[in-house]
Amino acid sequence: MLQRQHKFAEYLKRGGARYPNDARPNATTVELAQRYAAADKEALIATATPLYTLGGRIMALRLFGKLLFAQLQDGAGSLQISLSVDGSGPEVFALFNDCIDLGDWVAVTGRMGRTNKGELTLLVETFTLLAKCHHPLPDKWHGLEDVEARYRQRYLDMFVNPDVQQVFVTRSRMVSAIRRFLDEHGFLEVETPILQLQAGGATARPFHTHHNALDLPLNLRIAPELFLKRLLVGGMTRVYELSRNFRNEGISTKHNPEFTMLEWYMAYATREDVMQLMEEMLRHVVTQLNGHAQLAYGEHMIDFGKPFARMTMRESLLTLAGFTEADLATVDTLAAAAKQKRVELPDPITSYGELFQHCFETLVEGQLIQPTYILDYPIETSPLVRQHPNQPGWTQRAELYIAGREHGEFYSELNDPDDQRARFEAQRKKASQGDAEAMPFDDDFLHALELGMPPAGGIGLGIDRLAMLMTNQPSIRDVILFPLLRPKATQA
RNA sequence: GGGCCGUUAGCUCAGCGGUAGAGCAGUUGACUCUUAAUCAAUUGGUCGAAGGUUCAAUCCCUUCACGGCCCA
Repeated sequence: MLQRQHKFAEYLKRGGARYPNDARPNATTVELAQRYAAADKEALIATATPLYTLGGRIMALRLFGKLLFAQLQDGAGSLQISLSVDGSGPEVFALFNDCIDLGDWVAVTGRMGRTNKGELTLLVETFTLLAKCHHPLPDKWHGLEDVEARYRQRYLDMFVNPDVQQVFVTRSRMVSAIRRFLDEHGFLEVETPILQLQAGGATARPFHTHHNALDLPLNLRIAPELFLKRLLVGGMTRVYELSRNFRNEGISTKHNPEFTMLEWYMAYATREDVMQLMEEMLRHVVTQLNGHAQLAYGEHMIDFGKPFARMTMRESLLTLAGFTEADLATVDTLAAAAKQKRVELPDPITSYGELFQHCFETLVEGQLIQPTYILDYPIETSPLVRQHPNQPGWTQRAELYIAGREHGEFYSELNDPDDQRARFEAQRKKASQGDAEAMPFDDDFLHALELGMPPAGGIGLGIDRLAMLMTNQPSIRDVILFPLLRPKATQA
């Protein structure tokens, strides 16, 4: 670090500008590589190319006394550059050789050529140091492998581990493809409050905050659902929001306290309609990004081309978890059967529905590798979903499972204010029994429903988890640029 | 929250009771065709923190911090 400071001082001493901002690259490494891909060495000598200016970071240096090669990395890719006493002049060569370190940002100007080995190379005539890299870089071969350091210093991770950038490029393209798909299907993107008086729309603990001027306690939203539905009441028929939610819960390979979710609502649609549209959208997005509808994830090849499998939660417990009809009869038989399968039972068991879903989550979820819709959820865990027309206690909800993980929820939305009131009451009861995740009673939302919400279907889709699939990453932190970590006492 | 594992040079790692090692990076020298350049020499460490056991601790024990994986 000290040596790097000395080199910077030496550069300034020899007349170099300090952090200049007048460099104007007129090409990228990739453009030049493509433009001259076919040109051989003789042709490049016979007809001098125009002068090109590239900007980028020096990522490798190979010195041969009076000749040096370096690898210049810019946003597009990387290209070899070279300086020599003969070609660049002794002063320019010495300035580079004496003052430039690995990691420095430079602007280099020169003409294209090929080396004796045939490598396309920018033969540098002049250069400027744009920004000094004051810290030594990680191992040039292994890169930065310490997971903690990679998350804490993502900016470093990004330029020393080139695959990392690709992950976030893919994520960005995925999000953009989703937006285009929805825009083309008549949806309107909207923005609803993140600061909410009551954090509703999901069952999770919120983050608390406070507004000073109003002296008002507020929560960061855990879901946009209740506001998006208000827009249906207001007359918008197709809306979506693709944005951040916050849940004050544990951190794992599947959970980050802030995460991105897509929710959309369609008037005059059922669960079936939104499931169908989601299937179409995912097929479209995967094909856009991959060129085909198959996706390699870990050891699995996931096929978005075929119609997604569908089964009720009940069927899945019978066929995939090995329960019998008799096991599923009552809360007691189910508890006994689950215990026999060594399912760790919740304590206390509050309802049949919750135990049922718990069994599904522990025994079935991990088996659902290919895209699968699980249909019909217990009413106890689904306070915002329309009830099943002929099965009391069950709702017209579905969840999408891919690679053993839950990826999204699909509802025929509840728009009957009396039913909704009863569901809120049930949640209020759970809260009074100490359930910190119970959904708060939302009077204003009920008021909106009382004004009439058109029948609708809606979805929530986890964008981070989808990004994990698309980029073949095992942890949610690998698809979030700056995942939350506990601060370190001694941070570099 | 529980279990297991990790934390040693800027990076990647070895060492596991006798007082600290390698490769890369850095520094010095040689070198006009390398692309993990090569060759020679060389600098660099409160061995995550605190306490304990011991003649002696990076190593054994305890607690703590941060992280990873699995489970809840």
